[in-house]
Amino acid sequence: MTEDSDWVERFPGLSRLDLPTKQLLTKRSTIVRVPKNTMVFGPGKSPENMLFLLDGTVRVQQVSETGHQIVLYRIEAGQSCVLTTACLLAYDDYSAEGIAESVVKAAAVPREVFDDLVAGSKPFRDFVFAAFSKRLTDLFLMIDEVAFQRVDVRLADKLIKLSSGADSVSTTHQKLSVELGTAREVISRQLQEFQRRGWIEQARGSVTLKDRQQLQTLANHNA
Amino acid sequence: MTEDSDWVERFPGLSRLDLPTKQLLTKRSTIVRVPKNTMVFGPGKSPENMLFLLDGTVRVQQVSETGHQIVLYRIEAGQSCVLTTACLLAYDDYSAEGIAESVVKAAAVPREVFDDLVAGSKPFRDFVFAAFSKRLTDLFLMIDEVAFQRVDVRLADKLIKLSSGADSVSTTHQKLSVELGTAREVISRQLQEFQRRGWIEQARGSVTLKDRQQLQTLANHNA
DNA sequence: GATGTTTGGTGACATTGTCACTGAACGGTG
DNA sequence: CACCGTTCAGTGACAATGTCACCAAACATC
Repeated sequence: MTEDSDWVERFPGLSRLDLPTKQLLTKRSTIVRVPKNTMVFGPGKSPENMLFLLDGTVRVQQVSETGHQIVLYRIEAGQSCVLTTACLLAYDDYSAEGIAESVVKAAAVPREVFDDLVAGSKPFRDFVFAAFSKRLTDLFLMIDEVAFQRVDVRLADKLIKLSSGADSVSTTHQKLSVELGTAREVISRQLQEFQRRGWIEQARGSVTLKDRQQLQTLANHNA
Repeated sequence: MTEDSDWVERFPGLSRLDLPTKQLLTKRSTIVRVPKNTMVFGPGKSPENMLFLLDGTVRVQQVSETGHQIVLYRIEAGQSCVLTTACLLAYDDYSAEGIAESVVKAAAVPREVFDDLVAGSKPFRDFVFAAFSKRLTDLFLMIDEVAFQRVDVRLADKLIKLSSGADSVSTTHQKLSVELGTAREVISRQLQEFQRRGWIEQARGSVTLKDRQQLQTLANHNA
């Protein structure tokens, strides 16, 4: 692990900044550590600062008025909470919350500093707008998936993504149902079918991928 | 209709700008008119300019790889295409398109001018970020609806919204199905049920609202 | 009137969501 | 270890929605 003081260099989108801007960011930010399963932001918890994630991931999910839950997206290391933060600050009738999925290390930048940077640095503007754009297009894709994609296809895709190349995924049927915005029973049935086909093995609280190729083929069934 | 040259004043979010900024916007923008049913932006059609809508509405919808369609949102007079534009410029694998639903009059602002404004004017930054935030929260709500809300509730809501207070809505079952991202047959069945209850009357290409109160009650069924 | 297109209706069936349960697996505790 | 409460998963019946293959009426055009 490198020094935290040069965190700006580790952001692909921020490396283009000119030196004074980098120094401003470094000087005016503080490194914070957030324990696992902490709510980073959420109803009644508007953060004072914009976070730039150095380590760990933040899961952004929504609790519907009907009590249902769905995972909207994740903020990974190298990305910032800016848009989510800004968004939630502006409209307090939101229902989304951000939860640290692991220990999270982040650089906290005060809002005034953020505003100054947007005003003063074109590369920083580009970074912010690129992040916004990516988030919007991702949400477009997500709407498309939720509305039109079959559950088995989405589940296969999610299993592969969550595995990150590992052999097994530590999760429950309940958690998987929240990932896809469906019901636990649906996940149970689909996983049974996958198991029947020999694509996975199940244990309490974990799914082992036995045939990643077949899962991938199903996940690619876009048409 | 007032003079087009003072369009900035007619934007609630832009009225706070200082005089030089307003003058810059006015001077460096051109008023454009777009015929009904024109594609304002879309695959292979990245606009050169940021549009600020003075009149009319732009419908933003998505064509899925499966051939399904869904309306994402509308840009009304007083709002700007900025985010959609920026978003689609950045990621060309998008599938969203913007279509003028009526004759649209808009102020076109070149990208460089837009960037200068963001850099130089705090009120303008606030306008832009507020627009982004609103869009994101709206998309969050939409995901929630698509994933968890019943079709009858969503249809009742959509009929009321599309009516804009008028007695009837000129649309087809097919178009309504795209609004909700469902199938035409589903719309046909739901409308039949509404008609059976005396809430609406149907004619080819139009739906007449007979009992707005009942529809509203159903639409409010959030839990 | 003949023809083609758009719009809407219908039945059969597949998929997904909901509800009310059941029991197994796990983590305590005495 | 036995006991107990909690979490996790399985099941069947049924409702809601999506898909498919049609059909028929309304409309536009010639």
